[in-house]
Amino acid sequence: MSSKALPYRPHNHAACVQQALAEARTVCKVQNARLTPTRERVLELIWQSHKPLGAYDLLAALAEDGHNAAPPTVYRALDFLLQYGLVHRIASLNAFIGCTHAGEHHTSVFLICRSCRNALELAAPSVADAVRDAAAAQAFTPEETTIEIAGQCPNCHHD
Amino acid sequence: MSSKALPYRPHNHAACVQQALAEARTVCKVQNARLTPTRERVLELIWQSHKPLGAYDLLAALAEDGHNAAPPTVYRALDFLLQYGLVHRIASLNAFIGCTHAGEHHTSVFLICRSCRNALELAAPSVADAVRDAAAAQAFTPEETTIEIAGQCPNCHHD
DNA sequence: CGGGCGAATGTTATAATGTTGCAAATTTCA
DNA sequence: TGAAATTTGCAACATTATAACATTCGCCCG
Repeated sequence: MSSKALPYRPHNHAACVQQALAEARTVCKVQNARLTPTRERVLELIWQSHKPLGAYDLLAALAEDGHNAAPPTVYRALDFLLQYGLVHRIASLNAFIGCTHAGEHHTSVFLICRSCRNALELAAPSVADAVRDAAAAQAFTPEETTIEIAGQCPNCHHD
Repeated sequence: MSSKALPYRPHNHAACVQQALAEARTVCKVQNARLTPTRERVLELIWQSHKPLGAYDLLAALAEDGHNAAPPTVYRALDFLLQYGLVHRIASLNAFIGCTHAGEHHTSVFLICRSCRNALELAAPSVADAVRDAAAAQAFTPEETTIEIAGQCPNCHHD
């Protein structure tokens, strides 16, 4: 087994996508949410790679499908997917990426490679704990946490 | 002495501003960087409060000065201030705030109140360590770290 | 079945944020 | 001083995101 995390090594990516879609269907079914064709297609497009995609990239991809969509179509689909925890927004890139822990509303850490642009989502409980403690020390009540680390992934550093 | 952090309690804010400007002048002098009038004015405007300000808010404030500036003026001043660690960009808000640890290139944590909009910058070494460890565990080399916690500050939670 | 209701989508326009490219002015320093 | 480099002015434009309103779709109830 390779020691590298999934985005950084070759893998059967179609399986990633299929698993993500399957999980999404489950999550939506359980919560009685409607994973409509547009929403599912947007999710599938986001999962085309492990690189965060911009809303207008998705729009362009939909256009290639022959789906002549306007921005609100994409943003509404993204809002839905965000709401059900199926994708994450990467604030530092104004972009979106599929969630690898769908369903759970956890604090994630993103490692974003500036060279290959792949992003890896980590659960990183120790980071979550440290953040919680730091906030508590200030009597601050966290509601949403954004942790994004830009740098070089193992494949890309040239030292 | 109050237990609340600075942004959350009344204080002589003019002193904050003056100290920030004085530190900025020192940092720039040491590094042979030119803190021009526009740059200094933008820094002063950012320090008008502990709330992150958008680039176009700054532009409007400059306009009130009679300085009829275009967007690049503000963005260039911000680029300069960012480069010398005098301000931070808050990615989740597309906004900018004065750095309270000017000069040091540290990993900060921002606690951003959704009610009053004040933001508190913490050094939080335990968070920085946890992030560093998480990245190292993936053989990832961090270059820039964004940690932003949105929530309710001690003044604003109504429980 | 079919009418009605709420959710979802389509459509147009516009707002908010950020950048490019080039010319003019200013500063620096030999 | 005078040439080079930095800074600013300015116009246009690119990118990201939202508002407002009309239309269609899915579903439930009668």
